[in-house]
Amino acid sequence: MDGVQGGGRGCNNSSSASATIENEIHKEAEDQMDLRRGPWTVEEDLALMNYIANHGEGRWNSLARCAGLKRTGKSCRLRWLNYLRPDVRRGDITLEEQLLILELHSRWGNRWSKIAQHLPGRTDNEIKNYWRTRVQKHAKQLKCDVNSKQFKDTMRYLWMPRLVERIQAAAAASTAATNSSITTATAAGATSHHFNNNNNNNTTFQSSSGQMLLQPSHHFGASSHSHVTPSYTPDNSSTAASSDSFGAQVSPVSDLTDYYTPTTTATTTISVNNNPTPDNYLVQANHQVGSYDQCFNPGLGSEHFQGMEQQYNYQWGVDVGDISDNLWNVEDMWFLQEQLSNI
DNA sequence: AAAAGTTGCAACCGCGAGACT
DNA sequence: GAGTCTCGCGGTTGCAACTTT
Repeated sequence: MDGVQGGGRGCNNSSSASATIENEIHKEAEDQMDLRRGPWTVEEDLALMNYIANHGEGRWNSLARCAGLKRTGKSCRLRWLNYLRPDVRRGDITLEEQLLILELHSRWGNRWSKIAQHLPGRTDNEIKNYWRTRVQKHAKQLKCDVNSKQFKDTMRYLWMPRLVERIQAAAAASTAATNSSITTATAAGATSHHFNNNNNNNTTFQSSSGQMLLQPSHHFGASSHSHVTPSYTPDNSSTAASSDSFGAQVSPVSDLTDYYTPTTTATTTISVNNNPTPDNYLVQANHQVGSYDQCFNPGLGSEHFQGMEQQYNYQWGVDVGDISDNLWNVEDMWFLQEQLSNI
């Protein structure tokens, strides 16, 4: 998966030249074979899925031919990995995922596939798109380069701590609301606290008229014509404050419009199931959720964040609380820490 | 209501690495 | 060892959907 490691790109000019010639030859061949490009149709998706179900994936060029698809192997692979694969997650990037993306990007930069490895079900393409559309947008709003120290500091000392706070707040609210039922379920050993609520066999769509529709997990039927529409119906609401595209609930506290108040004693105890099964994403019993300081910057105090925020409000003339997305929904802090501890 | 502008994301492209012949 | 094939990565583009004017 990690094919390009360490300065691989651009270090071999001779092979680069031959690769370019090869690609052009390949392209001509593609044109002669009348290969299709552009959006996939339902029929193509079905053909690809059926073929892979029967023969497995890999050898994409021959797979494309054998499946009767007038597509390049590359195109088939991409379609499968980014869209048709059963374990692909769809829907909004959760708070925990956002935090993880920010943290991992600060470590590894644009190593999207490597970052994606730590976000189960998310594709490198999706993470890349998230970064470009959301994070880079924020950098633009702050009128600074996404790679600048100012922006990186803003992320690390303002947005990420705030994300942690919101995760804590949501976890606390969720715990309070469901404490009794969780206790019952824990006794039965049956509470599966999934961080993903979009990956069920049946997925709820919201039609343009607001009608809720049940769809199989693989996205067909969202459109009556043969052209495949995007995998989910975008939420009509521009604020998207109440639900994501699959009807998953988005916390009303997810908007970072509240003014940041440093948390010095924010330690939330989540009392839920402790299931050793790795497949189940269960919040660990009595898991202590610390502040962002404790997670990533044990040496920094909350006064540091406060100073940072004041500095940026002054320097950029922007309330950092207003520049964040309002599309975030809320899951478990445990997921994040679990992921980071495995890295 | 319509035109113009913006956004989000699926898909494509070029390239490099490794496997295979 | 050289040539070819396949895979996978990161960057970019095209366009539908959405928002603003």
